[in-house]
Amino acid sequence: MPKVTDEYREARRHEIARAALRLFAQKGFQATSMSDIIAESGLSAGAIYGHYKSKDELIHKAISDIVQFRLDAVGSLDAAQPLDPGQLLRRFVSIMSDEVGDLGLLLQVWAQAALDPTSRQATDSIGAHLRRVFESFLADWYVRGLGQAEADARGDAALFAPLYVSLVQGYVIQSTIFESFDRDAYFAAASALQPASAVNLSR
Amino acid sequence: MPKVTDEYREARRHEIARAALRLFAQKGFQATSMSDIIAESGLSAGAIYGHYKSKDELIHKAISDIVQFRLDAVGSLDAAQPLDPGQLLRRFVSIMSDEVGDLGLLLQVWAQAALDPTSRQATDSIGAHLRRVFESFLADWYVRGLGQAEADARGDAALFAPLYVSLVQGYVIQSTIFESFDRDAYFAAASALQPASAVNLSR
DNA sequence: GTCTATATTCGGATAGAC
DNA sequence: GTCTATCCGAATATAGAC
Repeated sequence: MPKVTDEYREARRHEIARAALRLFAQKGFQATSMSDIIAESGLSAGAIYGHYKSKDELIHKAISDIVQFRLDAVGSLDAAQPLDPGQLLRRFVSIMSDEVGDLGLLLQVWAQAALDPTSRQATDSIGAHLRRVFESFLADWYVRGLGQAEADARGDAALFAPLYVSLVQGYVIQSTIFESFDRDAYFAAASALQPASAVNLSR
Repeated sequence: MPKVTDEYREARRHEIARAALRLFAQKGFQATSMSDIIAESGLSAGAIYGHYKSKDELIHKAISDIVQFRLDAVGSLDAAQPLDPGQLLRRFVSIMSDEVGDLGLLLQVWAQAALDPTSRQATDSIGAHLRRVFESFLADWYVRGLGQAEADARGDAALFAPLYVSLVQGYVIQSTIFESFDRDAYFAAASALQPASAVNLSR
């Protein structure tokens, strides 16, 4: 019996969160007022507060939705053939853009995570997940793409994964706030960047 | 005659901005109230507003101070011997930490830059500067460290500089919001990462 | 220039009808 | 569940004395 209403409630909550996210991307979390969200959603104060007991709860829901988007983006990468790191980056960023919408949102989320432990926990878990995914893709590439030995590949992948996470984060920052950012050159450079140990030091 | 008072005024403005920066790092720009700043600075409302006509002006001054810190950090890198990219990164981040204090501030600044064109202009200019500095250090390393030809080195340096900017930005993000971030491993990985063209393709 | 006190606006949240 | 109307606290900025 409560089945239908629960689904309805959840859909409504999500709808409100989507409206809020559009505003958060434009104005940031704090500068977005509840009145803004009320106007954007087309609902009323009472309706919003019927679904969220405070603005903070709404912010946290919004952030957890973004984290979910990013997890979906990670998940929808398929590993059919080994991807070189630049290709991997390009595909991941592209899917992530589709899921998140405005990548500038992530800058708001990171800033929030620096301030608020609850948000930090959410972003921390996606960070760890992302690192593991890069590890597994990189290991695959080092073995099947570069012909490295399995054990070396795993070690290198674990070492370099945090750098590739940085390349994603840097892409997000630079594409959002640097006017003259050249996306294609960025991915081309990432493709040309290789671990020295894979080339010189594999023993 | 106005000389002394001008210096005094500027010192006072800076002092207020420093107090504000401590709070901005803890609470972000918006969530920091003028009352907070008044308390932190030990001054009064009247005193603050005697030096800044609005909170926005104070925020912009604070951001421009941070940009200045970062420019100083870049400037104090000396180029006596060529530095491998990992070392370069380590030294730059270390100096930047000293100058800026809390690196978490940069997350606030980037979030602000995504929202506000005035702040974006400031961060854009430091970004461009940082990219040029990395270019020149990388070119030096490719030539003197790896023995590349001058022209190739310049080309590679221009290509890869944005990636190293990302490695700085990623370091800032991950060290701020990922609990388990391993700084030493990060720099070690950066040292081991080399352009493929420098090793394989130099023609 | 700096202080205390205060005016005024604004934003988050609630009450009660439907 | 949703709406309208409203309360209350907070935050920015100013006034005026010193």
